[in-house]
Amino acid sequence: MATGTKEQILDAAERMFAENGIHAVSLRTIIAEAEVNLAAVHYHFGSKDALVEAVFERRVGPVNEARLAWLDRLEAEWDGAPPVEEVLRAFVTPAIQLAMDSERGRTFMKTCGRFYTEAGDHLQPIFDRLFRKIIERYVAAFRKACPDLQPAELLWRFHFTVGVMVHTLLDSEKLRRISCGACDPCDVESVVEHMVNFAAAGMKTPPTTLPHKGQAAVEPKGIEVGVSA
Amino acid sequence: MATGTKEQILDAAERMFAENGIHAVSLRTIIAEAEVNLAAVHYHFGSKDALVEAVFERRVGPVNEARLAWLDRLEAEWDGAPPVEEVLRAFVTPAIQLAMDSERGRTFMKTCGRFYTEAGDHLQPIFDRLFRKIIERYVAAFRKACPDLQPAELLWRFHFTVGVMVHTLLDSEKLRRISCGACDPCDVESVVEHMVNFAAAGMKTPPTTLPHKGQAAVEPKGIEVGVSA
DNA sequence: GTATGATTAAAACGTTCGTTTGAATTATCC
DNA sequence: GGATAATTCAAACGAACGTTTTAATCATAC
Repeated sequence: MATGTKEQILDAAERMFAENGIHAVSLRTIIAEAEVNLAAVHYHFGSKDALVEAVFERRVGPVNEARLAWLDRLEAEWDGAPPVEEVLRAFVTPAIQLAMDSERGRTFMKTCGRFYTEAGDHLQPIFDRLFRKIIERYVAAFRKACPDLQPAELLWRFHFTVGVMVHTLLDSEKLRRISCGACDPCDVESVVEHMVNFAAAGMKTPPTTLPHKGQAAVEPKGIEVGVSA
Repeated sequence: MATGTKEQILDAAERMFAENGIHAVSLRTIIAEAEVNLAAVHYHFGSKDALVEAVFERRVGPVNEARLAWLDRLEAEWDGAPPVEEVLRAFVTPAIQLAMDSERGRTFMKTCGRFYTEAGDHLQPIFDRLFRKIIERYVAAFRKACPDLQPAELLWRFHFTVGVMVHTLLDSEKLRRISCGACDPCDVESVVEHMVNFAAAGMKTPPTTLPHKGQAAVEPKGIEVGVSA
């Protein structure tokens, strides 16, 4: 590995970001890990922000392309409406695979989680640009797979599914510790199947009923807008 | 609001942490927001790390106490083995309630998510100390509610449930944007019921079957080729 | 009113940050 | 082999960081 300076910097940054978060890692820490000169960062990337963006885009691009290609295959195979389990598998597997495949992928996925939570100001547009198509395509696929679900509830469940995945990518080492090794977050197939099983059940469960308790139950603020369609 | 300097600092820090992350916020930003003197931070808290810890503990304590008290009530009511929906409701409601109740609670929950993801080095012990009892009690309750589930699979599903909750607490504004307002993350009861419904279905779904244990159902390199499953 | 302790204010501490500079080094092509 | 570009290097830049210090202010009891 580490054929060129640029890749050395990317690798080191990815590693350090995963361990300590983005804002907590300085360029000097990175160049020490990469064993390159400080100015090389600005020579190759221009700024720290640009480096952060480059670290992110290097890996998330292929993952999302794999997701889209997989969904294409599914829709061809299932005549445009694959079942929810298949859609879920297509959605989570590329990320989990990259996350667990190698040490490098594992550390990157933690970095990816950092982006997702630390991205406040300038990272948000990048994030949106890279994920908009994924969201559009997969929400549409879930809609076809769960036609009886109202749009708002489907979005909630998609949101929950993303939460399951992000949390698994970001923090499964904690699970290994809690389970004393019984749960192996590096067993890709096992993780995927557990996730798909869990999320598919959540996706397919009957619509949520809001109990009208004594308190103000359902305030229809905003719900009407998107649901009527 | 803002009766004393100490509370002003805590409030401002909570607000800024939620918006920008912990490491990204400087004390000078906080004291500017709080409209107090820089030295007041060290006078009242001793250091930035101590301030971070104080911000965290001020709110997470009551939430976890409410969780435990709720679970106590449930176990008394259901003869020691409340159903999974009730356990889930007890687990998520205090946090969601705090998160959505007020603007202050909402920002804090984002801060809480920051802690959860940014906590790398010195915050981890604090986090463990505050959450160990919660984990023990609730895992035990879930075990009783889902007696047919193998321990490892139950922990996976608990892990997924935490993911659903954390992601909802941390990032539901994104859902509101995606849904064009159809999903209102501030409607506590609605959020809770959607979450409980989703997670309960995942908890109660039949055990996960691993299709071909030992041989790869998902081809190792198969991001491009992984259709054969 | 004055003394005492608690709190706030302003200024500076040394350190580290991201960035820039200009020379030294290495690779590339004629 | 020398000219030219690409890359690396050591050093320094100004700014911002967390922290400390010292004096000023405030409240309260005598």
